[in-house]
Amino acid sequence: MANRKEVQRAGILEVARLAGVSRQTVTRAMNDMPGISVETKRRVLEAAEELRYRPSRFGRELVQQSTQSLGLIVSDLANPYFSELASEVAKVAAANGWALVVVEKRPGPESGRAELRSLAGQVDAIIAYLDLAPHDIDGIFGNLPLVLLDTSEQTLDALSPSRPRGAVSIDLAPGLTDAVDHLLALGRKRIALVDIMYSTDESVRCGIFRELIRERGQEPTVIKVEVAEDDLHVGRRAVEVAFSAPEPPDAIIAFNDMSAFGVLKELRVRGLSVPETCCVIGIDGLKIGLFVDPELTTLRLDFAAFAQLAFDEAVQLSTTNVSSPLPQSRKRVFHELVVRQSG
Amino acid sequence: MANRKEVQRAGILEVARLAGVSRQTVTRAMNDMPGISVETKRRVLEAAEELRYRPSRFGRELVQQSTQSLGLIVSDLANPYFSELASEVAKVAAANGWALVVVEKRPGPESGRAELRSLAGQVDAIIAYLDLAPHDIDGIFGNLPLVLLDTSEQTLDALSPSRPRGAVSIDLAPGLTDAVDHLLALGRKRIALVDIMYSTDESVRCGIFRELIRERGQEPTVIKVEVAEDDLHVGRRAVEVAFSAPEPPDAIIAFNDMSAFGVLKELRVRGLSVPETCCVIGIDGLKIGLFVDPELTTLRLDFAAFAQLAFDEAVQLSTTNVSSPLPQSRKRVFHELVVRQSG
DNA sequence: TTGTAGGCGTTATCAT
DNA sequence: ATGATAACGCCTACAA
Repeated sequence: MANRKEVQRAGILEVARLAGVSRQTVTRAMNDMPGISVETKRRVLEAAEELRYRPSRFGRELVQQSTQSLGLIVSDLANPYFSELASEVAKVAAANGWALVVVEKRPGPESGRAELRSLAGQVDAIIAYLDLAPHDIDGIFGNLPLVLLDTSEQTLDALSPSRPRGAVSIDLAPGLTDAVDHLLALGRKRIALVDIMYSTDESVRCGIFRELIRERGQEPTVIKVEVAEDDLHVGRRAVEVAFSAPEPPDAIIAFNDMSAFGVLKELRVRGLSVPETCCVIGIDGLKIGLFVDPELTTLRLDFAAFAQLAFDEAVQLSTTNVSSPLPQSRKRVFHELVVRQSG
Repeated sequence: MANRKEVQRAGILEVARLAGVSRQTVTRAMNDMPGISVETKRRVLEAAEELRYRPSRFGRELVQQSTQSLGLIVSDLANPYFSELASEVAKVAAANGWALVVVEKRPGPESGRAELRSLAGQVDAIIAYLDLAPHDIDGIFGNLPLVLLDTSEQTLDALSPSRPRGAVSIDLAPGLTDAVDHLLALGRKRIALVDIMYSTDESVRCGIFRELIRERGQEPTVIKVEVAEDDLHVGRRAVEVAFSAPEPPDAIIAFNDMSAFGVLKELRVRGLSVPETCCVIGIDGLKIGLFVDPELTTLRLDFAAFAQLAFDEAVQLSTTNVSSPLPQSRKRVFHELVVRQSG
C-alpha cells in the first residue's frame, strides 16, 4: 500500500530538499522576497515547477491571519434579484479586500443544513437571506457574526441577544406610498396589490397597502396568489384572478419585478393594453425591467447601498472585541419610484 | 498603547483558562465530542460564550486539511448568463463538498489583478471566464489548477504546458446549423447573424455561419455591431442597422439571449411583427427568455452540464499528483435548439 | 473524565 | 545570502 504522503502535493520541505536549500530560502524565492541570489532563486523555482509545488493556503493563512472571508447565503443565484444583490456584495467585499463565499440554500427548514455549517467554519462573517427558525440560526452559526437580510421583526427579537447578529431590513412603506400616489395622480380608481400567500396570515405589505388606500378614499384590492415555483406564474395567475372578478383593477402593483413580468405577459395575452387599460408597477428595480416592453415602472431598491449597509454591519460585528457591547443594530433600506412605461 | 493581543479575538487558551480546564477539554466541548462531563461542558461553553470564542478557521483547516475550495471568476454576476452559470457551479460544488469563492473581474487586461492574485492564494482550483493574455495567466495563477471557460484556441495553445490547465469550450457550430435549418424550414430567405466587433477580425461564428448559409444556396447577412455597454443596446442597434439596409432580413440570429431581447424590443418599437415579419433566435437559453413576449426561441446551453464538466476538470487537475502526467484535456459543450414563439 | 505532547505547513525573527 | 528556531491555533493520539 502506497504511503499516503506520496500521492499528495509536494510541500515546502520537499522543494527545499530538491533544490538543496532550507525551506526559508524556498519561501524567499516563492514570494519574491529580497535576500536571495538570482541563481539560488532560479534553482528553487525550477524545483518548485518540477514538483508542481504550491504553498498551502492553510499554512500561509494560519501564520498571516490576514485574509478576511465573507459568506453570502441566498436561495437562488439564478434569480436576478439575488444575483444583482450578490454582484453588489461581491464588489463591496472585493473593494475591502474580503473574499466572498457564496452558498445557495433552497427554501425549506431542513435543506442545506450541512452546507451552512460548513460555511460557518470557513468564513469570518455571513450575510444571509435565511428562512430558518431563530433557534436553528443560533445553533448553526454560534458566535459567528451574521447579518440577516429582510427578515421579520419576530425572528430578530427571538435571536439570542448575546450573539453577534445584525439586520438590514427592507421598508416598503415609503416606496409603496409613492407608488400609490403616483397611480392616483394618473387617475386610477381601482388599484390592486399582488400578495403571495406564504402563510394564512396576510403579509405586512397588505396592511400597509390597505391603510394607504383607505386614507385616500378608495377601496383596496388585494390579489392573493398561492406560492408558486416561479414568480412568472405568480404574475400570470394574479391577472387571471384579478380579471375574473366583477370589477377588474386599472392598476396592479406586483409582488416584485419578476412577478410583474408575468403580469405584463398575461395582460398582453389577454389583449389588455399597458398602461392604458391597466398600469403595472414592479418592486425591486431589476436591470431586466428595461428589457421588456413596455419598460417596467418599478420601486427600485438600491442594491449597492443595501450591500454596503450589510457589509458594514458584518465588519462591525466581526471587529467588535470581547469587552465592548454588541451593537445589535437594525438598519433599513427604502425604495425609489422609477417611472417608465408600464405605469 | 494597548497590547495587540487584548483587542483580538479570544483563543482556545483563554477559554481554557477562564473555564479552568485544558485546551483539549475546550475542543471536546466545542465540537460535541464524547469524553466530557455535562458539568464541565456547560462551564466551558459558558466561558466560550462570555469571551465570544469561535475556533479559528485557520488552525482548524490546517490540521484537518479537508475543506476544498473552488474559485469562480466571471465578468459580471448581475448578467443572467453568468449568474445562471454561477448558480450551477454552486450546486455542483456544494454537492461535492467544495466551497465556492466568487470573484468578478471586469473586462480589461489591467483590472482586478490584485483580486485575482488574492483569490489564487485562497482556493484549490479555479474555473474562469478570463480575458487575460496567456503569459499573465501563468504569472498570476502559477501551479494552481485552472479551467478556462469558452476561451480561444490561440490562448490555450500559448499556455505553459507544464501548468495544470484545462478548458471547456462552447462549440456553436452544431447548434447554429440546427437554427439555420430550422429557419430555412420555416421558409426564411434572408437570415442574418448579429456579430459584435470585438476586434477588426470577424469572429469564428461568422465564418461558420457564412459557410452554412452558402452551402444551402443563400447569401449570408452578417450584422456587425460595435461593442456596447449593454447587450440590450447591441440588439437594438442590430435592428437599426439591419432595417436601414435595402433588403432587411426575415430572420435574425442574435449574438446571445440578452441581445435578442434588444432585437425583440426594437422590432416592436418599429411595429414589425415577430415571428411573422422577422424571426428572432437567441443564444444561451436563459430562463428569462420565457418572460418576454413572444417567448424567445433560442439555442440553449446546458449550464448544469457545462458546470459539471468544468468542475470535473478542476477536480481532475487538482488531484493529479506529481508523478502522473498532466491531462490537458479540452472539453466541449453544445447547444440545443429550443423552439418557442419568436422563431 | 481529563490533561499532555506532537504536528499540520507556512512565514517571521534572529543568528550566522 | 542563507539557515535554524519559533511561533500561528487547532486537533489527534496517547497517557494519566
